[in-house]
Amino acid sequence: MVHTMNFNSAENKTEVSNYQMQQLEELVAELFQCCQEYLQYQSERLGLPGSELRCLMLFEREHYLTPKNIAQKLNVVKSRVTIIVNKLLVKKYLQKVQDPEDSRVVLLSATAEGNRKIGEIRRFQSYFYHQVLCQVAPEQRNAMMTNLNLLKASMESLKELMV
Amino acid sequence: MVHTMNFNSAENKTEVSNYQMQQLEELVAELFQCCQEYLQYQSERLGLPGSELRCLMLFEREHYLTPKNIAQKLNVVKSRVTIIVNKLLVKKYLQKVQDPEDSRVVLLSATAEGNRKIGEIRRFQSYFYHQVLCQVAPEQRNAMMTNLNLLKASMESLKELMV
DNA sequence: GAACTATGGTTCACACAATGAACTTTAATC
DNA sequence: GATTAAAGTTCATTGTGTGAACCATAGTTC
Repeated sequence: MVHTMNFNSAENKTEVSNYQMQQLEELVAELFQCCQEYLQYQSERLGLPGSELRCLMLFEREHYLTPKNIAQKLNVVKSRVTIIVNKLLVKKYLQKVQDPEDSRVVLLSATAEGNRKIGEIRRFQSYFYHQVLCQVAPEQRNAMMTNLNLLKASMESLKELMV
Repeated sequence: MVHTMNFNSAENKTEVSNYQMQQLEELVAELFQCCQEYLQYQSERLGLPGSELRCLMLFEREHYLTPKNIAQKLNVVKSRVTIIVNKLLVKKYLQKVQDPEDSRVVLLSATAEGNRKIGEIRRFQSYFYHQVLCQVAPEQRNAMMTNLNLLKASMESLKELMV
């Protein structure tokens, strides 16, 4: 029996210290803020809005994608994908190909310009995460990743409560 | 001499493993996604858009705030604050008071309804972070926080490169 | 094979987040 | 008293996202 988040009852008073809770809340908020600022900087530097950038980067791995595929991977509705893809078509980073199998579907692929841009974005992102790791002592890196994973798993397990 | 992020040159090939870099990139992206989903759930459950929620919560600590104060704390421009505050005024969570010292400034404070809402939000957030900590073994919690802090510090130190 | 149903995409209207320039009112300064 | 500075508001614009209505085309059923 799955019960949704019932935050109003004050049950479940286990041995979690209030201090730690507040600490965690602050830390996550600050980390989130860092990510946001990084993403904004990335968009400015690369001259591409976040959604278009994310969409284009899907073509780093896959050669052909349909709007439906993209919607699933980006976790947005189809109509949003139409908009994003149209912008990328105008910018000549993507091109349309008709699917010979089914004339309803639109196949999309990166142009040469698009692939050049993908490379540019890849280098930007790699550089950033490289720099992040450089700030951390080599012997601490593994521990950091492990603990990050722990938090991720913990937060993801709560998704079931968020109905 | 501060130099901006120069991600196109492939210098600085220190001993950072590509595997770790990719791992970190993925982890941060997933963690960021978790936060976003949590925030969206929070807004839906509490029936208040994110910006209004964040704005209202500033009054948990402070009794009076001016639009200028709020803009600084929320890290947005003044005109954005006007919009957010107007919505909160209509919803009767905030009220305007004229500053007797300087008739240009608008003092804002939470109404009784506003304070009730603040309490509701507080309970929601505390419950969430409580649950997160509950997923982690007590003896691992401190290590997790320490490493989270490490990542945060590392990312924040890169803000200087982001000009 | 005509009629219905399902699927892939697009269009449109809307809500929310955020910026920047122009403007109003009031305070401070010279 | 005239100029400058500060606090807020208004307006136009960009970007992110949803959901409903709609248009094709592909499958399915009688």
